[in-house]
Amino acid sequence: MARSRSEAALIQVDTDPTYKRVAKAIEEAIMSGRLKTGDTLPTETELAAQLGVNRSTVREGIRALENADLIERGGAKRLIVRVPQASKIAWVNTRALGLMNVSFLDLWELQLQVEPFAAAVAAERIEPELLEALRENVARLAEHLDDDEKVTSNDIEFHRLVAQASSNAALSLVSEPIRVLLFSATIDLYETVPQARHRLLEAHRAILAEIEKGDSAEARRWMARHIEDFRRGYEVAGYDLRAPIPIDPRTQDHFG
Amino acid sequence: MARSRSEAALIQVDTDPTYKRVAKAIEEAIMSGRLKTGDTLPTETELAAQLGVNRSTVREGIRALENADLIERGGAKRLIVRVPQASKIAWVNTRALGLMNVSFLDLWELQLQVEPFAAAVAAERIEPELLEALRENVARLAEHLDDDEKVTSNDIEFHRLVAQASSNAALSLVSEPIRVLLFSATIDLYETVPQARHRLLEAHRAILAEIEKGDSAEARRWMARHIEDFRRGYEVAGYDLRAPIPIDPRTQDHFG
DNA sequence: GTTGTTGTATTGTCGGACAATGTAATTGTC
DNA sequence: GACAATTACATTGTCCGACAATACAACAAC
Repeated sequence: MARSRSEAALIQVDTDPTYKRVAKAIEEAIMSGRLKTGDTLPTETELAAQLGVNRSTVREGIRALENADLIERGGAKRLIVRVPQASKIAWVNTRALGLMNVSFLDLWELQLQVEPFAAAVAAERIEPELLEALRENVARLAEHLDDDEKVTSNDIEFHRLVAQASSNAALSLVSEPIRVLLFSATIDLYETVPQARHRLLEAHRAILAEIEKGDSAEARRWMARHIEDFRRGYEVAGYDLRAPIPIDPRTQDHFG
Repeated sequence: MARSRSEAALIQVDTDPTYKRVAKAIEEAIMSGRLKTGDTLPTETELAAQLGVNRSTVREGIRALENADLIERGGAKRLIVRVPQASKIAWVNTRALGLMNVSFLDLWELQLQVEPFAAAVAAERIEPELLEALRENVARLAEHLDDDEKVTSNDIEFHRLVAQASSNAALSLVSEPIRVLLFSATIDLYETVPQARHRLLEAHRAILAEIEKGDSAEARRWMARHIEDFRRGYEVAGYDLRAPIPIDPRTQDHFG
């Protein structure tokens, strides 16, 4: 080990292909703050000239950053630097988790840590607009309680709003993929366990009430109960808790 | 709203540029399972022919997926499908969180939920190899207690190993960016608060001991204490808890 | 069984081209 | 002078063709 390192350590050759180095160069400029959010990058031709490479190569480099949502084609067509959209990043995570074959149990036990915490913090910090959005969400859920698809997307939105209400961007980012994967694995749960709809509505109502009151401890408790109940529903429906969560094609619809 | 939708709904034209559609096509094939992990994709020329586009366009599409770590240039040069490496995905998150200007407090309070849980589960599920790795890690920390850089990277590794020991890929993925951002924001903490090193070592030893014993509750308690202590150190060092975490250029070194 | 050699396939990079489209400048009109 | 229509220009998205570098495979030599 020590031997092989000292041999290889003659020089640390940068063997990356050019397009990757282009991407890194731009990324570095953004991360270091030389390029700030909203700044426009030079045109592809200029970039090519500056970096001394061909335009095609620049383009390939750009694609990578575009995918990470670090840059965007603005209203014009110039490239502008942007702060990554949470939903876009969350999708990267969702996809990765899906391919990693995580089980329901893995996600669920993690959710049991995160969501009650989100509810507790939300009860302390929620802003009026988000509270209003939560109220609307619960009202809508009550209306469409027989439309499975809508129940699921409503459910996701409820929890997303709670996370947002915590005013903690990291919490939002981290909880989103878990949520989406878990919930979209249960789209057809309501056919098997119809009464689950009502328990869902009840729980959301209770959580909302506690958040409105600003009772952090009770909000947390209700949310924990809600998540635990969710697992019971999953079991009752006859799913295998330890099987890898299947990645439903519709999953991506829950973003953006 | 209703009006504009019905007008636009004549046809749902896919307005995405071709390279994006190429990326989506491949991604879809992977997600749907038509392409499995380890499968090799056709060559660029073949792909271009199959999809009816130019090779340059295919390349641009590939770059996006490459960045998301869904595909890789294999030992040869053929493209092979792979399950995304946690570290690669974690870096995407770290970068995003860094640009979102999350504060120490945001990250810390989240960590306080996740890490103790990880320790608790680790105490129940840890495998011999990981236990051994943990022991080594603590031993190394004791050796290099005066090398700030090493202390930090050792610290990160310790917590990473605990997360891995939980055998929950989702937990690893979620905790990694938080960890890296937090800890790398404290590289020069040890100069200001030298005694922190010893408390760190003490804590790691205690956590390791409880994990070895398989005492889940105690492991959790010690970890929680450790994280809380971490915050105190940060405060004592005079950092602003609510300021956005600065993205240290060296941060990326803590991956891979 | 290692070490070269040769041949082939594929990628990485390049240069140039052009249509589509958005931006800016110019003109025309009141 | 302000505002609308038109024109000219710049930039992107896509395509084509070309070539050196390199990884792989098969085979030869030691």
